[in-house]
Amino acid sequence: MNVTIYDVAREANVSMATVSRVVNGNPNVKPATRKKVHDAIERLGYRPNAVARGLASKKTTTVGVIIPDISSIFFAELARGIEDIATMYNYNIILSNSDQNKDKEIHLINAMLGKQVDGLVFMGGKITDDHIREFKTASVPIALAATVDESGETPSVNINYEQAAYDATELLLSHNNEKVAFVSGPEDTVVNTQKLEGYKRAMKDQGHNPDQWIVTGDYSYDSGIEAFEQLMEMEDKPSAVFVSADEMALGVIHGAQDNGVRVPEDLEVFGFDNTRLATMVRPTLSTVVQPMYDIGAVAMRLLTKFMNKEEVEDQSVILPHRIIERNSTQQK
Amino acid sequence: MNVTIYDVAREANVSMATVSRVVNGNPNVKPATRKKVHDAIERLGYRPNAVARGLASKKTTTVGVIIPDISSIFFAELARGIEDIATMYNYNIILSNSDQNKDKEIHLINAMLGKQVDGLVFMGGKITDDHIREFKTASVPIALAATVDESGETPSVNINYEQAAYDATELLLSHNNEKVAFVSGPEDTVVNTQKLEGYKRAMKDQGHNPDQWIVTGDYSYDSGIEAFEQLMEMEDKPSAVFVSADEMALGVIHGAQDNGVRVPEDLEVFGFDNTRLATMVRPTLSTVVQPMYDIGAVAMRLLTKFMNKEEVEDQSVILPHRIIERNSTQQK
DNA sequence: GTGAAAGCGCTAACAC
DNA sequence: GTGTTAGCGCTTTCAC
Repeated sequence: MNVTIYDVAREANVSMATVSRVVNGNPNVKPATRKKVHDAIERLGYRPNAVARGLASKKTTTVGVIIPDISSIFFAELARGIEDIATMYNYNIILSNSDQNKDKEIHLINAMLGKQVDGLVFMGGKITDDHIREFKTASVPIALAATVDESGETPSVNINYEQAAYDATELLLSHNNEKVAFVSGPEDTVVNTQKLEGYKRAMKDQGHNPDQWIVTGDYSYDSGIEAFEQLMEMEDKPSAVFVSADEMALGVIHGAQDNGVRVPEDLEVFGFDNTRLATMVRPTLSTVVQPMYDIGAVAMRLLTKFMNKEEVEDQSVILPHRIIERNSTQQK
Repeated sequence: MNVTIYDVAREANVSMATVSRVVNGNPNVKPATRKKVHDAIERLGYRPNAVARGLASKKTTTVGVIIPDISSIFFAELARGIEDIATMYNYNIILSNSDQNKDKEIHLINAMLGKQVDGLVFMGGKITDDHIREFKTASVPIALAATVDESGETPSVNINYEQAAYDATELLLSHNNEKVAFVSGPEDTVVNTQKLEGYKRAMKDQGHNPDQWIVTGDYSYDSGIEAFEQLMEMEDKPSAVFVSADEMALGVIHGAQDNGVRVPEDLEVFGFDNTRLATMVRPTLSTVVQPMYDIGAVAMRLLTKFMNKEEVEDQSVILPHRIIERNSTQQK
């Protein structure tokens, strides 16, 4: 049997309420008895049972984190931001992978609520009405990270994907490229749709056909290679390509190089995210900086505010993005 | 207020014991009353409170996972293996980053035990006596993943790092390289020490000086670039280099290329791990295959066996490794 | 096949 | 400043 608060109370000759007080740092305890209790705790090797505490206090100091895939370089960075801030505020994290599968997502939300998490950070592709319904029954706060809820009902932290894609496309266009292609991600996520819209808006603003040079990948390196091949099969080949994720952009670069196409001389390549990969390729990748770690950190911070019932000015946080030019695009 | 088992019992006109039985799939319930209960659960939207259940049953169906850094491509892959198997066996995971800091590690172990995890998967650099002491007081099983306990007391899943490093070095040596360098990781971890020993043994076996071409990095890409520079400052320059991690190996490759040194013609480069990075570079990286996902998965599986008090034949699992030759080494 | 009741280890009034 | 006590929402004997 493990040692309980009652054992400590007996050992220290006080009541369990007093032990509870010193364990929880309640100031209303005489220093002398505080010491007695601490000594008893030390002697017995007492370790408070967080489950019992959770049942009695209705707070578990743990938050649920639903993530598409922790082995993705992108989400892992987000997760690190979330976990760091959680630790800072004394929360632990229950982490589960959803693979962006809606049924799994709904199931995970319920499993975590069953475990009485104090809050939830959710990352996913598309927030449906079913998600919203689950969130509403939750009775604990939720924050979305790098995930947009079009209804705007759920607190979230993002960048402006549409504008970021616009900026990237416009930069490519400003390099005298007439034909700028876009390698899209899976088409069923809101983030991707927004990127696509930003690309199209930039193309239209400069009087170009926005629909001619679009191919679709799945964010993977290999799909970048395939995307490059599709681009080269076009009769009217693009001279620049904006790729919706860095890893996929590396695939495009290597696909080009493997086929004797020089980057950036023959083809300019632009990425998205600024993962660590962007500097781990030659030429180094020009890309949109999305602050993954910060998005995770801010989302968790936002969640702590809700959990503490603090005032929150704006529940839809948009973090700034920026462009970083490296060597996969022409120097101006 | 949330709906409790008691509410369901009243709604269904049965006792809470019966509700508990149907919720837990106990067969000793008449189908008719089972249905009554299910209906009531549905009607009320009852969701069992796992915290209360945990307190009563002394099992939380959650396991703790202590990981150096979830944003590392290597550990993220391990974590995914752990989580997948955990899910398969109906466990959730509490995940925390330790940054390989001993105090944090010890603190996390205690925090997780306080949360009454049913078991613990630990990843770290060095298992000290202090760690072992914590593990012993745990009263729940522990499994190490990609982490070696030299005392052999703690169940673990690894590959044979010494032999893997030997194999890689020997392969380089077989390519008529007289001077094979080694880029070590931080020197205070057991895994790194074993790699170093494997390298030295292979060098000695072929009659070469095992101490002349060793430089130290920190597994990062940038430290790979630095390592290359150190190598080039040597008066007796190596013609091949075995790098103890893929990401660092990419740094070496790019360091070489940035300085006009051709890989593999002028310098052969060999990595370790076979992370996804190995194919995301030109030339593609020859490397030692360490099955990260499997190590995580097997460690978690091992832990489930201990948690179920199943028989375990061998508590120190060594998974096979292999060599994969790509284009950063000479074809034979 | 079902119910009653005693905990699980703690927190949080409330009393003194 | 400290003790008493009633829960928190379940599981688990033990009866019947």
